[in-house]
Amino acid sequence: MTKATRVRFAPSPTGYLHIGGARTALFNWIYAQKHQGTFVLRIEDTDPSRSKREHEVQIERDMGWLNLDWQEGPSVGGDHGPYRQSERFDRYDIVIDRLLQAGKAYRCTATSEELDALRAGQKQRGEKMMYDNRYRDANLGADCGVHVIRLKTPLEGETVVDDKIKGRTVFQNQELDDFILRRSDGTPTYNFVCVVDDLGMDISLVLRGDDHLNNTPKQVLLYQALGQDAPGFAHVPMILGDDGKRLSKRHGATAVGLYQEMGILKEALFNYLTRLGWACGDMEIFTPAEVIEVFELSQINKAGAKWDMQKLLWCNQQWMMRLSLDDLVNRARPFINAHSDKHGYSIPEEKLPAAVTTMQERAQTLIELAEKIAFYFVSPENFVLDAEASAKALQSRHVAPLSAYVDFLDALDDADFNAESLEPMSKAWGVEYRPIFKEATGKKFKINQIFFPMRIALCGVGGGPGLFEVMEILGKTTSIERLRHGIEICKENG
RNA sequence: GACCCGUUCGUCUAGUCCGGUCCAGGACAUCAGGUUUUCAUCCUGACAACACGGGUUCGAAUCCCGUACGGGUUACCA
Repeated sequence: MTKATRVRFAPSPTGYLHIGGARTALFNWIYAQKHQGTFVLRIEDTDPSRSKREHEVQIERDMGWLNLDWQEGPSVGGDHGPYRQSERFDRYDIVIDRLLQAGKAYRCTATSEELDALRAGQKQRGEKMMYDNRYRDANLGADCGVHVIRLKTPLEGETVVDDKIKGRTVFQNQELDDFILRRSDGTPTYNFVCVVDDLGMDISLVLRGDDHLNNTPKQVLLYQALGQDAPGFAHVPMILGDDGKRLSKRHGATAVGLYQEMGILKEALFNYLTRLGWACGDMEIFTPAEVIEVFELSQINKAGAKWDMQKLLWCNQQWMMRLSLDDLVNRARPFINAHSDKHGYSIPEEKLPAAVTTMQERAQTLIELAEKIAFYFVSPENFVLDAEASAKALQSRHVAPLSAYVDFLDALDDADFNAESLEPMSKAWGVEYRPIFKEATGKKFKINQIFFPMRIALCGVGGGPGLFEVMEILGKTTSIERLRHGIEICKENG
């Protein structure tokens, strides 16, 4: 009988959820889904000075945003709790006592200063820096005063970690020292609680960042001392900055929440984070369900991967294009509202979907989308024309045809003021206007000649959606207003 | 320093376990074309990599050894 699949994500609440952590959580989640297992969230808050409840809340919020749902954890409960290590201290003490009684652990009264001096000396002599076992066989009793508890590890032999990602890794036991299980202030250390909890929570696979690979043999030794089988291990590589160093704040945004604020879709972040360091053939854009289908731990790359913002943005754009209009509007709404509040304009609800449609495949983030639809709605005094484009495109030779076109628009029925009618009617007007233009200037006229000036006058910039769509959304009054304003600039520009 | 892990286009990667179909495939980025009234999307094409050196072999990106470089760990942090 094989053990039930149980995996865990065990962040320490010392800050926001880092995208590296998010990726580890994500692989755990995928693995749990794939094997119909249980995903446990455990909070590693044994260091009270650095752990904050607000960080825990933030981490849960960010995981929730990414839809990485867990079945057991501090806020949802479960029958392997409690799920905060700070609430499990009594358990740790019981295990310590057991190890002490079995002679597998011992008390050590060496002070930090003493050990610093020891290491300094070792370093100077070019020796390996590690605990020298000075109290290993001293058999100190509980009355020895201030002390730490250390694990009595084997002096020779080797410890093998059969990692599901990195492969078989062998450590010489003489490289491993008698590490501390419980500090002199009575609090337990990471390597100790990690093992006790993974055991207590019936974890079948420890899937974590590869910065823990070197901790693993120590933990394996502890499982052995406790007479228990170790779970499986899989260490995923780190995410790197563009300089090849571990990704950190100086490389840019590392908090999951920041990407949400940037207007990155959760689907895109999930997609990109998964694809970074993992591949399945040519799959680039995929849903969680599609990944679960084909996911293999062994396909995770062994080497670290550099964070590539460009590709994330591309991925985001792909996801934005795939969203239904309703969905996109709803997701963009907070960003759109923030932008309109900040710049003091309002958006008629009935025009919003049409405006968003025109920018759906022209924006890489929700923020960019909000910025790009603003021109439809800003008031005349806030509507600014790109200086360079208007200087170039709005010239006096456009005054006559533009004016004639505006007159034509002005005479149009409101019912015809939509892209579908405007386009053929405008083109027909262009044909009618041809002889008039020829007579006045002796030159040929094609309506295309005024498209670009119109675009600048209507949109303020040289790119954007189809002109007739733009006019439909702007409405007759605003369209004419902006075109007339454009004509004035044509005159000024000479 | 010691130990552990790693190294295929600028970046993410396929291929490596089971050597030949790989003068190395895809994607992002870049550049050039096409489509489009413009931009974006989309399509076509170009550029561009097996870290290095030895071996094993008829044949190596793939197996072995070494070197270089990068990362991680070396705490009474996690």
